[in-house]
Amino acid sequence: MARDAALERRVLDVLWQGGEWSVRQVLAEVDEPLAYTTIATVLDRLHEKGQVQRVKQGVSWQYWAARSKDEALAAEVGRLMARAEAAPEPMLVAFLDQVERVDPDALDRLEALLEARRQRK
Amino acid sequence: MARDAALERRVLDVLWQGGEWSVRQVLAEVDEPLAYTTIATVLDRLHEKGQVQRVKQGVSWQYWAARSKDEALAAEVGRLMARAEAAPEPMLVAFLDQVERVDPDALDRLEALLEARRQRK
DNA sequence: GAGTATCTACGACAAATCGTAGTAGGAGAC
DNA sequence: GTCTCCTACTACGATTTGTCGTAGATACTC
Repeated sequence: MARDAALERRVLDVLWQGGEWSVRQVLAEVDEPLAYTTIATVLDRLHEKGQVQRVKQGVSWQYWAARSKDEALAAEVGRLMARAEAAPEPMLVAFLDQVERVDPDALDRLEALLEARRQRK
Repeated sequence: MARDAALERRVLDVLWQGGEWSVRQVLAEVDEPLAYTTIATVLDRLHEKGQVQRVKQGVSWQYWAARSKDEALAAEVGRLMARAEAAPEPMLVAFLDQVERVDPDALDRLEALLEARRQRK
């Protein structure tokens, strides 16, 4: 029952909604019958890992995501790419395959983004 | 010292070179002072997880990767995309960012691939 | 055919990660 | 002062991964 980091991701998803959150607020938002301390522990561990930041507000902490969801996503992609050892060709193909599979229209949007990026440069 | 699956990946990298491998061959290729049984165990576990296949050759097994490196890569990308919950827009941007960072020229190749794909359809 | 080498099957153990929560103690609210 | 809430600390069990050891079967060599 432990190895997919599901709860950590769920908590991060809450924080990614933006703003600062107390443990209790996160607990309410996660909407699962979990103990207060469970969420507190998860937030604490995410803080140790540098994935969330926090500041003391009176007696309690306020937490927020250290990186936006998009940044986290980009980091994941980067890690994948690093693992693929640069050689991006198969990576590119794999990516297009997956994009197409999930959402065929996304290919058009991707092309638009590419175009925009080219202009910008 | 356990959680990054580094050895499993190293073993997979060996298998991805293609062909069938005995435990001993993999051990030699990995080129680390590890026990024979260490590699045997890793291969066994990868087999249990369906990541490698094997066939008995006399007394010993021959192993090979169940999926090519490219396929595994595509699966990873797919998993990432699923986690990003479809919303492919930030995913697309993140991807382009990373591609550009790793290899600016790859953007051109990506565009070519996109074009080709459009033709094909 | 006995001795040696080689494999596999099984089991183990330690470290790390993660889900989950209890307890103790402090600080504020009334 | 008592009640409530929060943090800090600790803990435990499951799972994953790295790393081997042992035992038993098979094969190769004289």
